[in-house]
Amino acid sequence: MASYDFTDIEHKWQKIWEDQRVFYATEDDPRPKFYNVQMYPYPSGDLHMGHLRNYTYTDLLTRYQKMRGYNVLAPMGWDSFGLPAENAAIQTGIHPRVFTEQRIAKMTEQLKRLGAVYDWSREVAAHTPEYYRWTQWLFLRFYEQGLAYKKNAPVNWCPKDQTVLANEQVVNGACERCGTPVERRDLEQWFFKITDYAQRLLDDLATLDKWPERVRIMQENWIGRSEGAEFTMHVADRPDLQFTVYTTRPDTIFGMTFVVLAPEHPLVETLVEGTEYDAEVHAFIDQVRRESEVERLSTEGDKRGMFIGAYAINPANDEPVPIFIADYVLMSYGTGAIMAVPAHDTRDFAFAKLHGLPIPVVIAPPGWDGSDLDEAYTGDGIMVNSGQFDGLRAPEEGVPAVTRWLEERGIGRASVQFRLRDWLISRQRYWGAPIPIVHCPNCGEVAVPDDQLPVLLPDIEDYAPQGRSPLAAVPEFVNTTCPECGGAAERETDTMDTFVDSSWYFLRYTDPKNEQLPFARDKVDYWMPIDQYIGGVEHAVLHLLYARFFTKVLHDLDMLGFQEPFTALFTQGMLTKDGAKMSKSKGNVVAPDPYYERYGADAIRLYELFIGPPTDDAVWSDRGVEGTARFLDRVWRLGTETTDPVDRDEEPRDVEIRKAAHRTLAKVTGDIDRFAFNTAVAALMEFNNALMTYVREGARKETFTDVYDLLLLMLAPMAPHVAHELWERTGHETMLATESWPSFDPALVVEDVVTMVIQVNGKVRDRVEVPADIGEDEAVEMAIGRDKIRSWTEGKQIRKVIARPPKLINIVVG
RNA sequence: GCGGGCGUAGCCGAAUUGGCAUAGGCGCCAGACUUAGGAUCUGGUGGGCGCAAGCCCAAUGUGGGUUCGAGUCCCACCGCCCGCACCA
Repeated sequence: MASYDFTDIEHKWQKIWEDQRVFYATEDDPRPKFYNVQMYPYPSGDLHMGHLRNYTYTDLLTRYQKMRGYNVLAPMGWDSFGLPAENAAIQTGIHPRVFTEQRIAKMTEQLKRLGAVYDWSREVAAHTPEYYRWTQWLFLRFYEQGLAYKKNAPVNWCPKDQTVLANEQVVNGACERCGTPVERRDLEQWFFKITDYAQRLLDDLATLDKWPERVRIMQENWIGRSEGAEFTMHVADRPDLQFTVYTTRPDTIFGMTFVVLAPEHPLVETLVEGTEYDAEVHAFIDQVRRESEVERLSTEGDKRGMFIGAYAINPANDEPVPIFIADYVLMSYGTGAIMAVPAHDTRDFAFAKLHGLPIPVVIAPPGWDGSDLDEAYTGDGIMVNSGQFDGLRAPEEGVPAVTRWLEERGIGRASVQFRLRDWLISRQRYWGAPIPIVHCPNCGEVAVPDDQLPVLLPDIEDYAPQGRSPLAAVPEFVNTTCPECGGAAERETDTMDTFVDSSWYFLRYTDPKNEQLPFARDKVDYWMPIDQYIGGVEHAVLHLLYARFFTKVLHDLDMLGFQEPFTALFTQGMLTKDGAKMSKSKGNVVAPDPYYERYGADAIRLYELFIGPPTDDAVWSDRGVEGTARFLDRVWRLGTETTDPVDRDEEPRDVEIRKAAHRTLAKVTGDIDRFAFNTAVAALMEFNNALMTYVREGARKETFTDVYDLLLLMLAPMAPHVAHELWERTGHETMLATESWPSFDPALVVEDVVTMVIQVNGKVRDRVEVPADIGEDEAVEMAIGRDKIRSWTEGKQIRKVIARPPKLINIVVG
C-alpha cells in the first residue's frame, strides 16, 4: 500500500549502519561523550509493541545526540539469568543456556528489524562465565568489606517455586512471579549490607534533579528514615533482665500503659519459661511464625496478642506496665519492642481497647475538655500528666526535652531507624551466578581466591528445586578442596539474585573485554555516569536502588570516581490493550510482524512516538499506525515524485515556507530535549501539510530543496530508514546519520507580524495583525480604536487597560 | 490508612511562564479523480443565526475562590490510576 518498498530500504540501511559500524564508540573521540542506556532486558523471546515503544525512544536519542555532536555510546545486553529459563528447563528439559541463547538471538534480530542501533561490540550477557566471573569477583570485594554476610533469618518462602524471595518480590503476601501465598521459614541466607548505606542513599537522592520526582519519593519512602529515641526498660522483680524500646514519640512516654514485644523477641522465652503462660505463649508464637503474609494481612485491624505474665517499669514514672507479645510488633524493625501509648497511637489504641487497658491522655488536643478519647490522637498538642514536662508543646518541644532527659539519666538516647532492610541475595536456584564461597570443616567459611574465578555453573540433569539449590545434588560441584588448608571442603550451593547481575552491567559496557578487572578505572570514568537512563517505573525501588548502592560501594573501594550512576532517568509509560498492560500472560500482546510487513519499521516507530506522552500509558490502535504510514507516504512522494520546482526569484510564499520550516525545527528540537516526542511528530506532520500546499501552488527549487532537507534531517532519528533513503535519492553523498542536527535561523523563527488579541472584560472580541515590536501606547490606541471594540465599549467607561503587546490587550469596562 | 498522579471534542491527545482552549492524528460527512475505491487529493466536522462574508453563545469532572484574565494557581467534593501498607 505504501508507494515505496520499505522492506528493501530497511535491509539496505540496517546493513550499512552495522557494516560501517556507524554507531560504535571509542574513548579517544574529541567530542563530549553521551552515554545512553536502556535497562538491559530479560531475554523473553518475543518483542511486542510495548517493548518497541521503549526501544524507539532510546534509539531516537542515540541518533539525535549523535547528530547533536556527541560521542554517543548506546550498548545492549541481557539480563539472562533468572527463573523463567529455569522453569522452562524443568518443563521441557532444554538446558537454560540453550533456551536463553536462542532467545537472545531472536531478540537481537527483532531489535535490528526496528532499526535500533547499538555498539554490539560491547554486548554483555549475565549468564556467560566472562560476565559472572566478575559478578563473583565483586561479591568477594563486598565480602572482604563485611558487606556480604550470612545469617539465619526468617525468610519469605514460595512453596511453588521452592525458593526464597526478597521482600520486594512479595506482592500482597504472594509470590511476585507465580502468585502463590508466601510462607515464612528460617534459613541460612546471604545478605548485602545495604543498610550501612541507607543514609547516603537517602541524602544523595537530592542530587538527582533529573530523575522523576515520584521515583525519588518512592525510594525515600522505601528507605523510610525515622527519627526518635530508644531507651532501656527493666523487667519488674527481675533486675537482671532488661530490654530496649524504640519510639518516634518519646514525648508520650508518660502515657505508656503497656509494652509489646515481637513474638520472636529473645527475651520472651526467658520471661515465660516455667510459668503458667509458657505453653500458651509458645502456641501463639508457633502460630504467628507459620502464618503466611496473606493470613497476617487478612487479620489486619484485629491485632492479636497476649499478656505474658511479666511487668516492666516505665522509667518516666516508675509505674509497672504489663508486657504483651503481639503480631503487630516486628522483630525486624527498631528493637523489636515498643512502649505502647494507646492515647496517641492508633495501633496501641486498638490493642488497648481489645484488652481493656487504660488510655490516659498525655498530649492534650486543642480544646480538650479532659474526657476520654474516642480514637487515638496523633496530632500536635500540649503535654499533660507528664510531670516536669507539662505545658510543653508536643511534639516539637516535648521530643527533644524528653530525649535529653533520658540521655541525662543514662537510660536512652536519640535514635534513627530505617525501614530499609539488608538485601537478601541468595537463591536456592540453579540458573544464577554461584556464590564463590567454600565451607571447610577446619577453616570455616572461605572465599574462593580471585584467580580461581569463575566458579563455573556445572551442567546438570535435574533442575527441580527441593528446598535447596539443585547444585547441592551435584557432587562434582559440591566437593572441592579448601583454598586455605587444602583439605576436603564443600562449595556454597546458593546462587545470586539477578538483581546483583543488573547492579553493575552498565559499568561492564565501558570495558566489556577486560580480563584483569570488571572494568578499568579510566574507561568507567570516561563514560560514566550514564547521561540518560531509560526504563520502566517498576524498577523504581529495586534495581535503581541496588545499582546506586553498588556504585557507592565501588566508589568507596576506589574503583570509580563518581557517587551516582544515573544522571538523568526517564521512566516510560506502559502500552495497554483491552484495558491491561500488554503481556504474554494476559494474551493481549500485539506482535509487530504483520505491521512490519504492512507498514514498515518507520511507520511503527513513528506511531510509537506519536501515540501519546512518553511518560503516560497509551492504548495501542491499529488506526494510529495507518496515520503515521500515510504521513511517511506523503513525505516520500514529495521527495520522489516530480513536483516541478522551478528556478525563480524568491516570493513571499517562499519566505513563509522557510519560516515554517525553521519554526518547526525550533519546536522539534525543544520537544525532543524535553521528551515530548508526540508533539515533535505532530509538528512534523503540520509542516508537511504546509509543504504539500506550497508544492501544489508552485515551488521554488532552491527553497524546496532547503526545507525538504530540513524535514529529512528532523526525521532522521525518528524514521531513519526512509529518511536515509530519501537523503540519498535527493542527491546527497553523505550519510544522513552522520550529518549535524541543523540549527534554526533565529531571524526566520521570530515573527515580524503577529496576531494581537483584543479582549473586553477578558473575552476575545477582536484580533488584529500588528508588528511584533509594537509599542504599548500604540497597541492600546489601536485596540481602542477598532470598530468592533467600540461596539463593546460604547457608552461604558474604560476603567482599566491591561496591555501585553504584541500579544494581548484587555480592556476593562464597567 | 499514608504518599504520588490524572480527569480537555465521538476517540487518542495539544496548550512549555496565568494571556487566542481544542494543534496533530483517528473516526465521521461531502466533493474531486476513477470501471471501481477500503488508494490518493480537497473541504468540512461544539451549538445557534445567516445564501454568504460573518456574528453571537457555551464548554476543560463538580462547586467555590484568587485575578483585568484560570485547562493552568488555591479550597472542598466526585471519579479513576499507581506506589507503600501494622515500620512503633
